[in-house]
Amino acid sequence: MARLREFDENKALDAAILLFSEKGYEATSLSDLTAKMGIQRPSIYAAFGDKKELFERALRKYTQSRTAYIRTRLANHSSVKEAFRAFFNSLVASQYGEGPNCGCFCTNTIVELAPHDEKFEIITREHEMYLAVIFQETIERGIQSGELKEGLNARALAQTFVVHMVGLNVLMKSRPERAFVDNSITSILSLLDAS
Amino acid sequence: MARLREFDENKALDAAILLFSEKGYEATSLSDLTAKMGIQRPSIYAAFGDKKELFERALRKYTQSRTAYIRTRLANHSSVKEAFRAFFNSLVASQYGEGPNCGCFCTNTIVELAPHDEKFEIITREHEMYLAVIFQETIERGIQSGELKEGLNARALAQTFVVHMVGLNVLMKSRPERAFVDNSITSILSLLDAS
DNA sequence: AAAATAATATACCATTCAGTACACAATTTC
DNA sequence: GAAATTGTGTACTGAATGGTATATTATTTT
Repeated sequence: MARLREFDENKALDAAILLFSEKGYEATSLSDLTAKMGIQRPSIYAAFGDKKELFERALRKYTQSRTAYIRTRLANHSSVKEAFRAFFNSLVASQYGEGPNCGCFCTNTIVELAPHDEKFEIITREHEMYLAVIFQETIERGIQSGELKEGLNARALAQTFVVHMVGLNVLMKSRPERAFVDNSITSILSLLDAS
Repeated sequence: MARLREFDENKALDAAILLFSEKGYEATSLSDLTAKMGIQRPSIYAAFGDKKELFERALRKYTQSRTAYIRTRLANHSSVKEAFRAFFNSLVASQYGEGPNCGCFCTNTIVELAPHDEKFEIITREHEMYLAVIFQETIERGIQSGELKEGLNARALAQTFVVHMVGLNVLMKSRPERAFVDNSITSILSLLDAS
């Protein structure tokens, strides 16, 4: 063997995730990437392949960590309704705080690339489907614990929550009044109280 | 005066709407535009200004016609619940049909431009807020007619519907199973039956 | 220490981009 | 009908793009 890689592949990918999340695929140039990732152009190509492959690597890393984060976040509350309330509220809080509102990398990718590239259609769909499963398991936990009524359709409700989450991710980029999104969250959570 | 304009400004804008809806702002080149709009480059600049101004013109035309369409679509049903059901179903049907799934031009613009350009943040937000008003008025019509219960929070419910609509517009681009979106629509409509 | 190997840095490539200068064509006013 | 005016078509510009060839530096194996 020979000279060792000088940059941290993980940190470089994290920088790429930030850039792609903020500007999307097309609007992020390789010059942007080399600047923020702290490595030169040929090193990017050697380590990750071309721009699309780097994007794919970044997206896969994002969806994996995002899934893990959401899973633990929902598991941290004994009350299922409180878990979802806290989850949606944190979603809102992170967007209305300081800093750039990048939204969700996966959601952004659905809009920009999924319709034109089957690979990203699949990656993004599978991520959202997986989140639906996590939501469903959480709701079923609430039913089994007695917190939620037996008659609830956990699957349909979980899918509704996914649609709502995606809608929030997007709509918040236009910075509506906070009450707007808060109201929608209250409404959606009330579905957990139905028969 | 002198020579008359040879192209139809409205049709040219409609072609631009289709292109920008399908590929977004960045990925749509002026060559794409001249090809589909059927006019030469200098004519575009003379009639609409630069690329961003053309995009803005196209977006404003889209939101206006979209607002009018949704307003009449909801007014066409005596039952408010049926009106919303038909509206959401048509949203789904248009995405799962043939042809390219462009989604909603305004929704796409929220993702691509709203976070980086205040003008488009405002245009898109005002469009969604206006749709919320239309939804709210429709729900209030249902309350007054006796179809819906007095205790409904028409405003909060309308805002929830807007978030859901945006979520559907985006999520459908990843082509989830039809049952997924259908379930979410059933769930969301059930909110109209609550106290 | 020498040779081999792999990562980095500089500089470059062809292509494409948004935008424009300029010449030509068509219409109106005088 | 001539002059003036405006739209159209061609061709071009400088800048930026994604990607790469090449030379150099650093590390490991022999």
